[in-house]
Amino acid sequence: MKKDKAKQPNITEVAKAANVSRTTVSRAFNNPELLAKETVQRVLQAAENLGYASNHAARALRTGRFGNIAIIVPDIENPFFPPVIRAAQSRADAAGVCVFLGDADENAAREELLFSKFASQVDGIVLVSSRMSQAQILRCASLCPLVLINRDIKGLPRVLIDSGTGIAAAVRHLAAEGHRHIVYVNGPINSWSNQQRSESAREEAHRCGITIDTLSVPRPTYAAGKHAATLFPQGPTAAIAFDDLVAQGLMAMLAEQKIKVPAAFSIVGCDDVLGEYLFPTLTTVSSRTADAGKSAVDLLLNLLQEGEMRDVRYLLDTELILRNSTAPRAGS
Amino acid sequence: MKKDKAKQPNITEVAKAANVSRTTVSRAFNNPELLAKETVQRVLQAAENLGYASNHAARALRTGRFGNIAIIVPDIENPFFPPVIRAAQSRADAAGVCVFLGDADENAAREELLFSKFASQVDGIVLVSSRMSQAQILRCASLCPLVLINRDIKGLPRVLIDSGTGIAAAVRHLAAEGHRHIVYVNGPINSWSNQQRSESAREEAHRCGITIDTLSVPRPTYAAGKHAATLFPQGPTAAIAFDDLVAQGLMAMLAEQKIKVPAAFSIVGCDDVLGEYLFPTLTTVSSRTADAGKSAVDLLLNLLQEGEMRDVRYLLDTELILRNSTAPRAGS
DNA sequence: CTGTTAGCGCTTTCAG
DNA sequence: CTGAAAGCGCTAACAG
Repeated sequence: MKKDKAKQPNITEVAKAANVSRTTVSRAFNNPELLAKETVQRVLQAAENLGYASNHAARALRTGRFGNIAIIVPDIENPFFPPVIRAAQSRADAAGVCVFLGDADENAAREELLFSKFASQVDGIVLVSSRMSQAQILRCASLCPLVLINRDIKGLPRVLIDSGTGIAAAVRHLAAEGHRHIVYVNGPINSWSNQQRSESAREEAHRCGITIDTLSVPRPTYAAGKHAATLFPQGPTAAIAFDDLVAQGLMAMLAEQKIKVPAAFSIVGCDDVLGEYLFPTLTTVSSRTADAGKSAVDLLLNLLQEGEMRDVRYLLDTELILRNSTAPRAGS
Repeated sequence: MKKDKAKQPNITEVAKAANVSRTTVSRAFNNPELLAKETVQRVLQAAENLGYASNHAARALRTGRFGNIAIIVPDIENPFFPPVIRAAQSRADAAGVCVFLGDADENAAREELLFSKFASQVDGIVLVSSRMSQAQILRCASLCPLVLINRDIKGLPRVLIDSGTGIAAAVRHLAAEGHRHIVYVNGPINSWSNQQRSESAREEAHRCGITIDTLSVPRPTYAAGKHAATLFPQGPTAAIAFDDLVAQGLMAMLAEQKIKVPAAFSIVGCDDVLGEYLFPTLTTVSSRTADAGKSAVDLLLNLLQEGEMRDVRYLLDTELILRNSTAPRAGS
């Protein structure tokens, strides 16, 4: 039925149609200011008529630049990443750049493989929450310009979402609501994000003069959150979770235990990935995921333009989003 | 600090290192069976030493094939799509093909633009739940081979998730649980998916001899679901929602109205995007999103191999996933 | 302002 | 089994 891809007209045919040389056609698109206005018009018209579209491969071969970038994430299905991807894609698109997507499946080896496959056909790569070792990342960096998101390696350009500011605000909020004893439920112990969050929570609790306990779960999941809720020590009247998924797990278990949120217990999440879709809606820390994606692509494109990858460290602070899972301490 | 992308070694340097011609190097990678085993070994070794990676652009220019495909979705942040993308990417990756991602932002014009940008640098494109008109899609199809997901256009290869089978199973399940009167909450009226679902629900309800009402919401969102719950007629003891998001909205509103799910009212969702993350967990219809992504890429790759796009219509049926939002009718 | 020429890195006949 | 030569479509000197 349908035939194969129709052969696209090339620069030579456009040149013939417009009665100019191939160079002129090329210039009409890339350096129109070097040409007579009238000529540019004629060429563009001819191209339009023939349905001409420049051949990316040939251009890339000639110029050494691809007009493409790639973004690699650990797991597209983790709701944290789609907003990053979306913003990155949109930003790249605005700059006329196409985006390859790689899903590393939470696997460092696969991630490195993807990177090297992309490296030969893009100008730069955005690595989001990379699971690779620092050594692997440095190896990658020597292969192709890259920008990191949520990974702090000196010497490489990186965009970091500092959830610390938002978590601190959460602690202050709970203190103001009369809570004197709270608990922080850790995420992956060696993740940069969790370090920011737990430290921030601890420091701010001290500053507010309230007690803080911590609890660890192996992976930041809904199930882990449910489990964590069974481990709560006696005393706390509020909890801050590493992320929204864990927070949701906590809420589910409290519901099973007939402990009312927020009347009897307050919960704060982080990353704002579950939006308002819980009942009660979740007080959480904004994660600026879209900003991170946008900034990373901007940074990458700028650095590529300048022709050198500098040691840039771009910190995005966060804020507390008040919803209905927090309330004054019962009887306070 | 970091320099620009290091210049990759090319085929000529490998040839020199291995003491063979460039042709031989090329063959060592693409047609090793034409060469002496020993030669292949030597070339591969030399390539390895130099860190050689073939230049995609040059290959594409020469062969006319890119080794890339693109996938375009209306909105990456809609949880329906990430599993499709993930499966597609994984499948393509296994075939050594890289994947461009386009987010059309629910906008047909943007979608067509993305398509034409991709068309010049990929071998084929997967269009998921396209928002374009049939005319637009046909125009696209003449530009570049494509496979549709959840769009039924005769003459184009397409993969369709038939949620009808799962919805029918849901109706039978509710009937078996003693419900005599149910309601179906519509999604977008002119969407192929909603047509499948509503028809299926109606037919199966008749077959089971139970009453079914329908209700419409403008867009399938959480908010719309909450609103819909306020519009329930008297009588029904169970509802089937167009998708999980709407179902979640229904549950939230019922919770506010102190109507217990599932004890007093049963809810069924569709698409299984919220997994087990609700309380109570949601009985829903599986959506085979991953299968759809995988099948679409398989189909695309096969058709490209054959060199012609045939009229293929691939239907994926679905099933009911029993969780905790459905129960026997109170007092039945 | 416009054209001529050369060549990016690769694969593919065609000859050995 | 291996090599020489040509050329994919484009852009970037270099001349006019």
